Amino acid sequence: MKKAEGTRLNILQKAFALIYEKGYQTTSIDDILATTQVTKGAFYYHFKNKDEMGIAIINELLKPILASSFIAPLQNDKNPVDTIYNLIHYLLIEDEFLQVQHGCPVANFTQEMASWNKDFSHALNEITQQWVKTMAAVIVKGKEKGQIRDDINARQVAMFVASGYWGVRNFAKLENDKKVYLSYLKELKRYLNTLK
Amino acid sequence: MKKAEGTRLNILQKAFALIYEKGYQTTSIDDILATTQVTKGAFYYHFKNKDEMGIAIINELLKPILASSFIAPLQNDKNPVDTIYNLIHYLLIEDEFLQVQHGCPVANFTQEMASWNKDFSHALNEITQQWVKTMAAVIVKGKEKGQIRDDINARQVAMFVASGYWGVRNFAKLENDKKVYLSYLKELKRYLNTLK
DNA sequence: TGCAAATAATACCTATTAGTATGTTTTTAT
DNA sequence: ATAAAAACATACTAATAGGTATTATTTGCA
Repeated sequence: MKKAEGTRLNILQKAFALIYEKGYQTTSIDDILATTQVTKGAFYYHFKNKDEMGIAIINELLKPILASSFIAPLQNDKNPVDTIYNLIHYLLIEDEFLQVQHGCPVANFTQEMASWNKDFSHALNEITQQWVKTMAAVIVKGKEKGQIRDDINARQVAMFVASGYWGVRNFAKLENDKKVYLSYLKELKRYLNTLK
Repeated sequence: MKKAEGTRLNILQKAFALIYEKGYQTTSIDDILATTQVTKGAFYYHFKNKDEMGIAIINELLKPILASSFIAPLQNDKNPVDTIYNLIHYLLIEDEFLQVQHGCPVANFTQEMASWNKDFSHALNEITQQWVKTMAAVIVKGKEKGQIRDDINARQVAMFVASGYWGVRNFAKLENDKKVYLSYLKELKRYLNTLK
């Protein structure tokens, strides 16, 4: 990796961490410069403006994270119920990047930016839809294998699960307590079993 | 109502509308002054600072809204499944204040403020817990009446439903389309029926 | 090696931010 | 009616925001 690309990536990563903690609007360029030890000249060499950096974070960091942590675990051949439950369990309990007090980065970005920056909402919608789509595909496969009832609407279930995930992240953020997750997971398991 | 209380309320209401649209951090005092036609002197006579106004919005506006729109509809004697479904349907489809492109004000506030202002998160948690608690009570009642299965954990279900509600609000915000709600509601109905 | 292009550093600018100081007008109570 | 208190108005401040202009330093390559 060239040195220049290193600074670019450094900016993206540190900025992402800051934004995940503090929110996009309240993370200033100067904040980012302070934690990256990068100067303003370097920053604006790599990014036209703050929003362009935000989009880059979504496309170059969030997208891969989603692919590896949210989507890849769905690609196995167990039954959908276990696969989906295990994924959500992993995301809520085990994943060491996602912090209870900061919620879900994708949801945070959405809440903050969706209604007034089309580039942001477009990029976010893209990665979200991919998650839902993959989850739906898993369920369809399960239907074919007879692991899931015929009358189940796969996409509808996927959306329902994804919504619950986002919501419980917000809930736990409010209480700043992982216990909320345990309660949620129990009900999720019960719910998923009704798909059989 | 005294005139002074009128200006105070005016500030709270207009500020709330602005914050619901644009977010708390990005709504400046000057924004609020411009839309209320109130001067800075008047503003700071009524509120010590911006955050105190934020807390006042939560306690004096959000709380009553929650009580009337989220909690009161739960106080009837139909069965929990219909009661809860109708509530969520009302909130997502019929309520004319909540806008699809702006999500849920409580969730917005939570996402933006919870992790770095304890007063905010405390006030928000209070109203949220009240909603969940009431929903749980409805389910408990249903269990007693034999409308809900015995092995159902009332609080767990209430949390699950509330999470889904918050999550789907965020989802629809991203797509800026109420269609998402319809899909969600179908699955919610199916889920709620598994409680019987 | 040298020089052009890529990368980075510094100093600055204007707008906006939350908040204050100080004054003026309204209300209220007597 | 009047004085005191409540309510509001105006002008300001210091800090911070995102962004730019200009200059300096590296880097790749002929």
